[in-house]
Amino acid sequence: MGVTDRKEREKTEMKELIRATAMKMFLEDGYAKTSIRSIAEAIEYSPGTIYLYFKDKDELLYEVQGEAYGQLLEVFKREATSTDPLEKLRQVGRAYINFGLQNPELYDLMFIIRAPMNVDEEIHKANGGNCFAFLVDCLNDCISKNLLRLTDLHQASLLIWSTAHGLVSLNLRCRLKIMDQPEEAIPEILIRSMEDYLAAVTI
Amino acid sequence: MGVTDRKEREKTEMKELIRATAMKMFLEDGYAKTSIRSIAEAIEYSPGTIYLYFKDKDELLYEVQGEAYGQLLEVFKREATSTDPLEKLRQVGRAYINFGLQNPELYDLMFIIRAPMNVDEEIHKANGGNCFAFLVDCLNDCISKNLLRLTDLHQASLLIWSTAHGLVSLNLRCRLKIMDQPEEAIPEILIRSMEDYLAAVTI
DNA sequence: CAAATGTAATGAACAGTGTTCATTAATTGC
DNA sequence: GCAATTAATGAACACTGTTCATTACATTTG
Repeated sequence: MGVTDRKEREKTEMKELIRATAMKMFLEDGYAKTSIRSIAEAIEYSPGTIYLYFKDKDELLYEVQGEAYGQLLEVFKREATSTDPLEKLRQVGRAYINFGLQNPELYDLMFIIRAPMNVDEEIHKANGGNCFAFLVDCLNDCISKNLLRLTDLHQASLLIWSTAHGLVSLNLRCRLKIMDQPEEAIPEILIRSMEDYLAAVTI
Repeated sequence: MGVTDRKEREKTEMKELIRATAMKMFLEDGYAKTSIRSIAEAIEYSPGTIYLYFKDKDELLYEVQGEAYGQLLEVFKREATSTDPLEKLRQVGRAYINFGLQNPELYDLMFIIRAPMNVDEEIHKANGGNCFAFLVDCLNDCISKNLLRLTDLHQASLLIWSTAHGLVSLNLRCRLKIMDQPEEAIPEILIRSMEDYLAAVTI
């Protein structure tokens, strides 16, 4: 049945077109400022069409989230390559913070936005799982070799993630303005803070 | 001029009524889900009236933020009373995390929401400044007595705030679901993580 | 080929949102 | 009592996500 094959293909192509367009627009303008109508206009279809391929705007967010997690994992694999466990951990930290600073809207929809995972947590576990696993692996090396002042693997993972996320998200939400630091100095401050933190918990 | 006095009084009373109602509704339903119309309905006035007292919804947020920061500062003063600098620091950490867990919507509008301070940073500096100053003071005691593995006061303040904020905000946004922990165990995990963190940076 | 079927796309409509502003109501000063 | 000032209104505007009866098209059947 060549016809049903083609139809299937067209369907996935259409879904892909919507997903890619949404990704681009979310990245440029943010999730909240991107409307279904504007996505529809961008692909030259009517608003209703999008609902034939995605249940709602949240489902579009899941998709983009999945891809964003994939990108972050790629960055980890590319940037954190040292064979020294501690240096690798530092590289992960740097990579995470730089990713957040360079892709604010993407970071926002991955880690700050409210929308999803209240409902469907399985999707989120699958999406974010690999990135978190990368950190856990990395930390496992450090802890098993007794290089850190932290002994519980999962607690340590949580802590390091929280610190990095705290630095990035407080900055993205402009909450660091209460410290009088010039805008352009902030990236360096965040990176250096993270490194000082890792140094402090290193034996 | 008794008349102008009374008018002035009525005006501030009205403003206070709106502020207090908004505060209550933000706290219960969150900032996003509370509409100007619903606030107006609650105080039995028309929507337009609110704009005679507040420039826009953001300005209402500033007000509530100010009060929320005040509340957090009160909690700090009440909970962090130890004369031992390190114990006092631990108390601040516990208080901060508990505040976030017990007042999720308030915490949200203080530290996670997007809206304001992109424009007006002075207000925010005044609002959050006192809370941050409390932490800085506390840390200054620790660092000047050489009790911590962190030497730069502002860097240390940033780090500890970021860690606490990371823990709370990742939890409020359900991002900790990728760690398979039962819902009810999380408060304890966050508190214990914070304490382990402080222990790790203590000499 | 023509008619019938199935399906993909539409866009108006619904119930919301923040915000504005001409109109109305009430109060105050003379 | 009347004019002037001020306060409150609520309809209107331009949006939002979402639904659904209707239309247009492609495919299958007779």
